[in-house]
Amino acid sequence: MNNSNNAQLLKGSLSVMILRLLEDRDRMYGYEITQKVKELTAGEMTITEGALYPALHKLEADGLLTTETQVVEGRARKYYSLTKTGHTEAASRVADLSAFLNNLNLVLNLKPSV
Amino acid sequence: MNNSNNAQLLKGSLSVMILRLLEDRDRMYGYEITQKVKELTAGEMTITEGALYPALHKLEADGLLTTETQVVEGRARKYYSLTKTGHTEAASRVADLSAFLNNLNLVLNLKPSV
DNA sequence: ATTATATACCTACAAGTCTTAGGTATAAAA
DNA sequence: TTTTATACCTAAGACTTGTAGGTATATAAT
Repeated sequence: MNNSNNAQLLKGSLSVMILRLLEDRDRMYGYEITQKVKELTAGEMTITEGALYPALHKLEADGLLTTETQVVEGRARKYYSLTKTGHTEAASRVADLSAFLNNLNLVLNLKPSV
Repeated sequence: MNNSNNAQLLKGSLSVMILRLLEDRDRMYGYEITQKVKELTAGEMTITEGALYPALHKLEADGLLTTETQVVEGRARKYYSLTKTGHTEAASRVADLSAFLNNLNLVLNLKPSV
């Protein structure tokens, strides 16, 4: 993941982003996630595949995601969905990240239009 | 750095926090930074010394900070200040982090009071 | 016909940041 | 005398990510 020129700025947020995206959608496949993030941020944030796929595999190994592979237009897609545990964990991790961001803002004390 | 139970959530923000704190203050020493962050976040965010001191040393090595040691009440304090380059870099990195946080919020699409 | 681009998955290695877990030392409070 | 607060430091390992590759199909451009 990177934000224009600033590589590896905030680590640890990718898996939360994945979980959050899946809270609002039944299922997504890897490539779709990269495109959705690009779309949501007007091209400013890019999820690299070298970060995304290991992250997805870890979430699956941890029991938060399940997969089903499907061939669409001659290409295999691997769809990921939240498990029941995944739903619980997603809510928890999003809340943690949100709390962290609030604290970060308190420390940064940014002026309104920075 | 940690946010209550959530260890190593966001990496890469510590050095920006340090630079931002020093933008508003002539100088600070390490221990003071840990206490200031604790104070600003009502005890919710803790900067660990194992993260802080290496971060300070790196910022100094990169020419963004200068130091002057002073003995106060029998104990040595190492005060850090922004160099001229440090001031420029601080503004730049804070802007980058701010942009990243905006994009992160777009992806997380959090409801107002989460 | 061939090449480039978009789609779609994957992994290995290195870089970098942080936590954990120590260490040293002084001053003040219990 | 021990604990707590103050004040600095480092080493080892865990973890996440970027870089840089790899494979393969479909479509568009040359």
